[in-house]
Amino acid sequence: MKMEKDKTDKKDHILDVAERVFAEQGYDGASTRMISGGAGVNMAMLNYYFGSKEGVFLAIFDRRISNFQAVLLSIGNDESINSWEKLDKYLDNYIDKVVTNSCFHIMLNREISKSKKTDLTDQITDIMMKNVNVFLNIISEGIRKGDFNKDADQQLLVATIFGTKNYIINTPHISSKVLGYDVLDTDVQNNLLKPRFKKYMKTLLKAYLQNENDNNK
Amino acid sequence: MKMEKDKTDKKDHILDVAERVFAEQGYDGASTRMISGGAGVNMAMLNYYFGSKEGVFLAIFDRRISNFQAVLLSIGNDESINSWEKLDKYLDNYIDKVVTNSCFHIMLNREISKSKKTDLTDQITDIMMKNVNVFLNIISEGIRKGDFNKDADQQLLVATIFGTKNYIINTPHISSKVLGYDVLDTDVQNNLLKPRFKKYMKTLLKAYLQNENDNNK
DNA sequence: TTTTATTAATCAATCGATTAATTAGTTTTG
DNA sequence: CAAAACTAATTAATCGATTGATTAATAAAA
Repeated sequence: MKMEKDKTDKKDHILDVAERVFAEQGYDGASTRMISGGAGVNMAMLNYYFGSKEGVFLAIFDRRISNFQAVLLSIGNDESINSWEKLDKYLDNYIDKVVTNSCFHIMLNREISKSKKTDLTDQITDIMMKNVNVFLNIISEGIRKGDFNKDADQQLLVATIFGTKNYIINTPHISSKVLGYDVLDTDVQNNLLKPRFKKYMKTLLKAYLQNENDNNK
Repeated sequence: MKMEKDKTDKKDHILDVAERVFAEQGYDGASTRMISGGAGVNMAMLNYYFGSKEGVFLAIFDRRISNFQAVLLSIGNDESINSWEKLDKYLDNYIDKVVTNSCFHIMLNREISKSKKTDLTDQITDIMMKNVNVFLNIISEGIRKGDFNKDADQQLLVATIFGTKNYIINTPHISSKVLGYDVLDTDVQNNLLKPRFKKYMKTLLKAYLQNENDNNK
């Protein structure tokens, strides 16, 4: 048997670099020469390992999504906690993940933001809809149980949750100027951005979803 | 003097097509042959009129932004109305414009969502920051005057306003699935999306910015 | 006639992908 | 155990296609 460890490490390293280059330059803007050059491997290795440029792109996906979605799904299905607690847990986990893997989500959202439908946009849409549906279920369940305001616009609330996240992560040049610090800096993300973002999002949702009569929750 | 009318019409037509192609394919994904072919003109005309591919891109900008930003700025500087009314007017005008010119904003946001800084990202950042600053001024003024909750996170509110818009407009495949109708369809935009979006945004902001003691505004 | 607009043909550069040749690593065989 | 045989990994060179841009020639307009 061959040295499986080294090979996996090497493939992982290539995907790390590719993820960053795709985020920096976009899928079309990134060339296989940039990626292979950045990873310090021969260009032909990309095709040897992943078949094609698109194969590299999809391999980055496989590496990130499965575990992530499983966690969110388990929160949505947890019957031991109420709707408000589900919302809290969902936000905590979601914000942690997307901020930490910002390169991946920049890459992801750039490729879905083409108005033209392609196989790739369809695939990305399916992936993202899973996270959206978990969130929608939490909200609709909360409304059904009377925990949340029944007049809330669930669908546009989705746009606010994921849109606010996208704005911070996917347009880092703007959000960094607005917020006053570099949102792509790891230390900033962990010490400043994540706690601030979580607190804000929960406050915002509480203000909007709270029933009008029970003002002191 | 030459027939200025026809020439302007032709240039405008090219920019119309280019705007759509850039939105569909992204800047790198769109070729000058797609644009010239779609507009029914010789490829060399693009360089003759606009100098280069990037020249076409920037020409699309010039056509859209100046008038738009002037309107928003005048709302921000209007001293005859209070903060809540400013917020309302800003949202009405902003949502109308960005939904109507969705192709432009898809194109715009795709190119700013590269983590790598370039001349182009800097230019787009400057343009977008103007709209952001008008909004920030309205919020901070409202807080200063005591109209809005002083504990509000102004900067993250920016992320919510523009992020929610981006989510609906820039990821149309997802938002169309979530909302249940095609957000790129003109009729849908005017009859369903715009009024719904405006109402939601105002309700959301009211819930978040309202001072805790005055519940009946 | 002079300026402006438009065309077809072509430029060098770069793209993703493939090739054939070579090295490294593992397994088989005498 | 070591030589041979085989498989996997890696390289440099190159493929045809496409990219944005330019040219020189022509047509239209002033």
